[in-house]
Formats: sequence, structure tokens, C-alpha cells
Amino acid sequence: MTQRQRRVRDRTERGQRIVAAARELAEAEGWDAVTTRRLAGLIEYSQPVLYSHFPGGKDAIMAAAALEGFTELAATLGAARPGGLGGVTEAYVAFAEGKPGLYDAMFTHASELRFAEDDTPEVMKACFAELLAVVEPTAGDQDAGALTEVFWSTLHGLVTLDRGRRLSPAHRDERLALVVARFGTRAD
Amino acid sequence: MTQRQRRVRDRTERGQRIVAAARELAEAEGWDAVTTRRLAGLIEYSQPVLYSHFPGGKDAIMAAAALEGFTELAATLGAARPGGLGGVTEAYVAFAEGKPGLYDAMFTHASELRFAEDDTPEVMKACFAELLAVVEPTAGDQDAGALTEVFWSTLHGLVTLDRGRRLSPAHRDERLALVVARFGTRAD
DNA sequence: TAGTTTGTCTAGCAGTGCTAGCATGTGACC
DNA sequence: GGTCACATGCTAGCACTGCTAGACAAACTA
Repeated sequence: MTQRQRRVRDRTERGQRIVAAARELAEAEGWDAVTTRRLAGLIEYSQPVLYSHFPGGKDAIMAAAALEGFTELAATLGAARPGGLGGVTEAYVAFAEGKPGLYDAMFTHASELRFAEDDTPEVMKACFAELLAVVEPTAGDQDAGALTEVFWSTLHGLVTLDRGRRLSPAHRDERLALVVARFGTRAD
Repeated sequence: MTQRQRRVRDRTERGQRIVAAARELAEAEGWDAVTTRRLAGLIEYSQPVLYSHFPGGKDAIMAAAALEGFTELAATLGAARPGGLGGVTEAYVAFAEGKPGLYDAMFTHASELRFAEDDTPEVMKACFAELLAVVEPTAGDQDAGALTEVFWSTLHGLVTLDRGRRLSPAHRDERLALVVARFGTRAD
């Protein structure tokens, strides 16, 4: 029986290596460079092995990476919660800037994972909950949930527009300060 | 000489047909479905003809579509300017919702076109100017340019997160109201 | 030991963006 | 009007993509 256990352990380890290799490659050269052949070469197995781990193919691998990303984002935001809305803002943007490939997998690609539905993974709800925690005190009589969605949209927009060279690099810190100014105080 | 004129006119018309076909196909089935072969079939010419119009290939065709998009967006926002910040907000979101494929070409893809640099096309600056026009009155002593970037990020984030099924459909109108509440009034 | 199951690989399919090189039709020139 | 050069669009093909069928070997079961 221990052999069987070792087999399944090796299998799961290999599955993790696939996702790790995909993340590393995506971070270095972007997701377009993450091909099933290169991935197979990195883990030193043949191409079809990938499909035994992820029947959904490349999309499923990206979704797995995205899920890891949401776990890490939730932890990052949780650690920044004592810093209040300003701290969470800075942490969110730093996360996206530091792991652009991962952030792409989480938002630009990975259409399988969706929010606000029954099968939404817990880690994705956890991310939203972290944002809600710092937004709620500033909501006043406004809907905290909807306000969190707007706040989140602002962060996400800042990240993606900045990535596409659409924003002035000189304004970077000032933008974050303005986010705090507009969302960090109680509405009248 | 009139024959030569007709030739160049036919050529430019064909170039426009290529972009139009690409936009139509992207709107119907997404940009992944826009292949050079299908595009060639739609304009009833062979594949290499596309490259005589757009040496940059598919990316260049998408960039051309994106440029058309910025022109139309600038016009849309200009028409909505009398409605103030709320009107522009609604117009921006409606534009993105109504032409999702075009919006994708403008922002998600089309890495060639970049803002805040010397070779930024005029129409892209015009879009930013339209947003600035409604944000400036609410800036107070805050930097109007940076604030416009934050406002724009909010709109862009709302659009993209909503597209990815990341936001609750029920909150849609409330979110727009909250945008106006947070950006439409002068900061103290 | 014989048979079955599990796992992996090789080889290949259909499709992608893009391009070299060949025809065909058009224009200019003598 | 005939000839030549040019421009224009085409066929065919390259290297690559994600993905899969079927052969083969190893491991487990009886």
C-alpha cells in the first residue's frame, strides 16, 4: 500500500511542478510563451502527460495558476489589513506589479473562474472579503458591497492601465494617494 | 490618371473592408475567431493580401480597429459631456458594453498603442481630454491629471471586471451611482 | 506465471500567423 | 501596335500551436 501512496504523491508533486513551471515561464516571457511543448520539456515528460493532470489542457493549467494567485493575494491583503485602506491599496498594486504574469492569469485570462456565483472558489471570496473589510468602515449609508466592487475596480483598472503603458509613471504614487482620498473617508 | 486614382481608392476601400470585417467578426465571436484565413475569405481575397495592407499582420489590423475605437469613444464622450461626470460615466460604460470586441482591441490587446508618450495618437489624447474635462471641476487642490487617471481606471476596472463575470449584475446601476458619489463632488 | 490494468510515449491531425516564389494582368515606352 | 518592366494577387509551404489516437512497456492482480 505504501507504494500506491508514493505513486499518488509523485503524481500530485508532478502536477504542482507543471503549474510551477507554467508560472515561472509566464512570469519570464508571458503566457504566450507558455506552450504545452515547452512545459512538457521543463518537467521532462512528454506532452500528453499534461493532459492526464489537466484534462482541460492549457486553460486548466492557467486556471490552476490563477487559483494559486488568489490564495496568495488573499494572504497578502490579509497581512496588509492593519494598514487600513491605504495599506491594502498599496499591497494590492504591489502584488500585481510584482507578479504580472500571475495577475494576468487571474484576471485577463482564466475565464472559467467567475465570481458572484455558486461555484466561486472560497479563496476568491476571501479576496473580496479582505477588500470589504477595509471599505466597510467608510461606506456610511452606502451599500458596502457595491462600494467594494467599485473600489476593487479602481485598483484593477490602475493595475491594468498601468501595465499597458496607459498611465503616466510619474503620477504613480499620487494616484494611490488619490484613491485613499476618494475611498478612505466616510461619505456624507 | 483617373485610373490610377481609382486603383488607390479601391485599395483604401479594401483596407477599410478588412478592418470592418475584423471588427464584425470579433464582435460576433471574439478576437480568437479572427484568423487571417477567415478574414481573407470575408473580403474574398487571398491571405497574403492582408499583409500588403497591414505589414504588421494581425496585430496591425487589431491596432487599426483599436484606433477607430478611440475615435468613436472620443466622439461618444464628447456628446455626453453636457451630462457632466455622471453622463460621461454612463456613456463610457455603455460604450464598452455595447462594443466589447472593440473595447478589447483598444485595451486588452493592442500593445502597440501606448499613452503618455510622444507618438501617442491624437484620438487617444482626445479621449483623455474628454474625461479630464468633467473631472477637473471636482479636483479642488488635487492634481486634475492624476485624478483623471484614477477616474479612468475606475471606469476601466468596472468594465473589465464586469466582463469577466467578477461583479454582481444586480449592483450595476448602484456602482455607477457610487462612482459619481466618490468622484463627482469636490474634495475638501 | 498469465492476464489485466495503468501509465507513458511516438506520431499525427487540424489549425494558426506568416512568407517565398510564381503566374497574371497592367502600364509605359519605342 | 508590339514589347518589355512592373506591380499585384495567388498557390504552396514553413514552423508553430493545442490536442489526441493508438502502440508499447511497466506494474499490479490472481
